[in-house]
Amino acid sequence: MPTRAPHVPSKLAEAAFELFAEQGFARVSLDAIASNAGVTKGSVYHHYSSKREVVLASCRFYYRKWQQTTQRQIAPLTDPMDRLIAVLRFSVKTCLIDERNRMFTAEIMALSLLDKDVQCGWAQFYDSARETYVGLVDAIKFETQMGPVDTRRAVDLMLAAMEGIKQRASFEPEISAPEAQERCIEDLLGILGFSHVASAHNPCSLIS
Amino acid sequence: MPTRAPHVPSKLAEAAFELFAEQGFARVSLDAIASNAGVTKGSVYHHYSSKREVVLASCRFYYRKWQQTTQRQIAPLTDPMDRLIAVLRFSVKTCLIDERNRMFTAEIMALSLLDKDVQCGWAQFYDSARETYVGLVDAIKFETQMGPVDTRRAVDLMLAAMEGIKQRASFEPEISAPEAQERCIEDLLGILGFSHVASAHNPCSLIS
DNA sequence: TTTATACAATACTCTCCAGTATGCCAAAAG
DNA sequence: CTTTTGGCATACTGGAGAGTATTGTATAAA
Repeated sequence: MPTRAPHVPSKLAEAAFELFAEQGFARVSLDAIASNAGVTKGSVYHHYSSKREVVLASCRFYYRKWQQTTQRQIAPLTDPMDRLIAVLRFSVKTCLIDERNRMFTAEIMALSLLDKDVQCGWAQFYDSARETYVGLVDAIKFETQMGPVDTRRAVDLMLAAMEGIKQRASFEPEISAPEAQERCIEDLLGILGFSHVASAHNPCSLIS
Repeated sequence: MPTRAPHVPSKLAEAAFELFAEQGFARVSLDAIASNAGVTKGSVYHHYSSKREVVLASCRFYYRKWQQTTQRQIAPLTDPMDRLIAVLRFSVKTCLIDERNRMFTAEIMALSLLDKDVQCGWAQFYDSARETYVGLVDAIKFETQMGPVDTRRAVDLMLAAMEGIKQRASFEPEISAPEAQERCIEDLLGILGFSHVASAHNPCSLIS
């Protein structure tokens, strides 16, 4: 059983992700992916049976990378609120700055309406992300006795807003400015029921 | 100047929208669009110079339709809060139920990262939608002296959450249930600073 | 009636790309 | 050392679809 090159499949998945995140699924050929991974199409079909399988592999690569990076943000921190804010800050920054990330998720959203496996993969990913946030918020609630009544519902709404903010960043680049990033974090904390830790200026606060 | 058929271009735009909203831009051929409009590809190229132009026309068709339908929701109502809730209810319902709407907007999002004209068109559409909501919220503020401090910011956040909810509906169909729709409306009203008009159970309310 | 023109259909080209068939080579098994 | 086998490259096929060239036809103007 000869094994020369180290893990061609994962190299292909990464190369595919990079290209997909720049041009979308339809515009990238398997030749381009193979070339970007330093191989040819022949070996792509040794590891994956179709382009669709390559797409699914690139999704799994993206999900794994996201989870790893997120865990790395949390790891060094112990205070629950610090941990939540660190993850939020990192997520918002990614949403607003990283155009490749926006492209890739937008493509997944479009494709998931036609492909049940893509849809299922994203659903699992979303689920794990939600549980991460629920854990962070519940930790704060336990410590401070403050927070949203229904944690899961608040997290869902916050994540929805974050996805929407990501979309807006695509066509209103001005919201990628650093101040705008902090405002986003305030807004998201507000949705989670932590408007007190953010600035006093908050769209949720009433006039009178 | 012979003018036989009534408005072939707009018929093409609508036919294109219908197919794009089912299969996405890339999977629909001009032959299919022409056939769906009752003509052939030859006349498509009489009215549009390329497939890209057809895509842009289908976007304009979608934007116009949305604005017309939204105005029709507001027209018969006079009370500001009723008007806001009517638009919200209609928008949420569309987001959660209408899979074609989700598909089309998802495709626009993906394409707008590669095509500046598509991006610009969506930006204008978003802008007009935002101004509609700002007008509705400001009317309520004027009448009741209650509402968000920064209307525009609150509306932006609310619209972001709505886009995110639309996305979630794609892979979590259970949130399309009628009760879930009402919860969504509550949540969005909460973001706009009108949590008092919604139910007392609200993820924004604090425990203590 | 004739001519010009806008509009539409048919038939074609040309390119791109997913998928396949085959051959080569290196390492492990015997 | 030979044979087998897994990993990868080269070369090819077939189909789909964007765009074009040509022809036909109905209407408006002259």
